[in-house]
Amino acid sequence: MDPIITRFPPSPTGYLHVGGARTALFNWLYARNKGGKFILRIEDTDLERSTQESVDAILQSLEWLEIDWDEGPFFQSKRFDIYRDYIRKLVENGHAYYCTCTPDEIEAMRQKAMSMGGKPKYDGRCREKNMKETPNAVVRLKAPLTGATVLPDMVKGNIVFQNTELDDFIIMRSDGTPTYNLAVAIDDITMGVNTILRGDDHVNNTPKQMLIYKALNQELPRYGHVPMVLGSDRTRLSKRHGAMSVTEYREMGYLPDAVINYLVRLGWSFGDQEFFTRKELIQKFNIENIGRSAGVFDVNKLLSLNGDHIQAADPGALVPHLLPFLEKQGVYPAPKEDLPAIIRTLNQRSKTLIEMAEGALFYFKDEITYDEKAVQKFFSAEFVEILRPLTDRIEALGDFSEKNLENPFKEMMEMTGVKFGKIAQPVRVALTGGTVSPGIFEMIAALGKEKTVKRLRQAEALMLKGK
RNA sequence: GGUCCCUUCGUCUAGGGGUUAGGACGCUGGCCUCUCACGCCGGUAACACGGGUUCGAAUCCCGUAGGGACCGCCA
Repeated sequence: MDPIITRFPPSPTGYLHVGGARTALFNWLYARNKGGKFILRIEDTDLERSTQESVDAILQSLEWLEIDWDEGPFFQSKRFDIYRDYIRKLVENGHAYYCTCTPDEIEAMRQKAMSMGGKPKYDGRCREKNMKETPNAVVRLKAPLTGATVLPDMVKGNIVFQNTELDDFIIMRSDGTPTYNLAVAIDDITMGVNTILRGDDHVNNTPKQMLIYKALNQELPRYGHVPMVLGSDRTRLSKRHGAMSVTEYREMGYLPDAVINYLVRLGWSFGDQEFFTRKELIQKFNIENIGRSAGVFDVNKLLSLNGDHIQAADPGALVPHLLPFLEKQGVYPAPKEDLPAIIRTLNQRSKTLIEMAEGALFYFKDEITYDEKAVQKFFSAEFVEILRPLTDRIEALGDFSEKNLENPFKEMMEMTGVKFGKIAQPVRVALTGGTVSPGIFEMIAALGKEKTVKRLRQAEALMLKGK
């Protein structure tokens, strides 16, 4: 078989939402899995609603998700000449015709048909008039009046449409621009696209596009219509269901790998496996395992998966992802800071990068802010008897490794008979200002001797002062 | 309303004639423990309904109900 060529054709009328991202992902994964090509095409034939900002937003989102394209982005608005050629061809070979009916007349037609219990269709009154091109005329495709169009769908199986359900739909508007169905078909034909994975909201459009292929005597692409992503109330995903745009998930501290893992797994499965690396996704993705029913977007599961990806990621690789969130908190780590070491203390306890950044703040702050209650509870003058010698021992340590840091604590426990917990908690408050943090030893190792000793001494002073 | 699609725990799903109907998220009991987490062990909870076919149906067929998508000179 010829190399697989897929595409993603967003229309730039807004940001990239998660449903669109999933469609892009399916096409991209399939192309990558098959060693084929993935094309990006911007469907901006609606000059009114298309904006450059949307184009930029969509491109940025795809780049963030690390979905790369082999060709494009192509813009339909720059291809009007091509469409016009094909439209002319269709008129010449008798598969399309000019129609001068006005929108008002069409509307009246629909009303009448509806009131008589029929379908709101164009009645074909210009169909056999053989009109020449005139200003303000539209072009309609001459759809077959009988028979059926069968869509052999890779996901849903054969879907049969009676041709009597179809009408002579418009392929060129009165202003000379092509309509969606025409532009899509012509683009896919001229770009060699042979595999189309898209939302099943397009199912009813497909016979129209197939008719265009047929009128042009072109080989059909293979279609696969994937079920929709729904909101928690099982209706089409929309703003009231919460965050929809890919960008929002980036800002909320999600990892692109987690987002693609979640999105693909919503509607596709590979046995019981839930966690997939990007590489695995490419290796394992197939069309057979795409589900048939619509899925509800569940942020909770995404969140859980994000935690899994944070945990599984190499700490060094996480640094560039984390940095923006630290900066948002006003922290600009010095080059000498060992970020991977710090991340290692936090990746087991962070579901998002925001959480991780918040959890990391204490490492960088020059002035630690103490939690009032924690100080009340754990800082006492008596504790200085333990804290001072402990600090001395920590300061004297040559090997500041996690393992070696256990020794000063052990010694203090042996000397005083005080349980570990009673020592660790005040130290934790002294070092972080609060009662929640990574494990004592890993935290101290990541903090470094200088900051550790400084903070312990400062706490000591506070304890002596009577808080 | 018409056309098309869909229906396994609350959610995502595995399974597809004989299973104690499996996993994950959530919720929950416990263990681990220096806090919070992680981790581990356990629990909760599903084949929409009705008819067939069959020795046997969640699985195949037909209905019903429910849900969704689309019916533009939007994409």
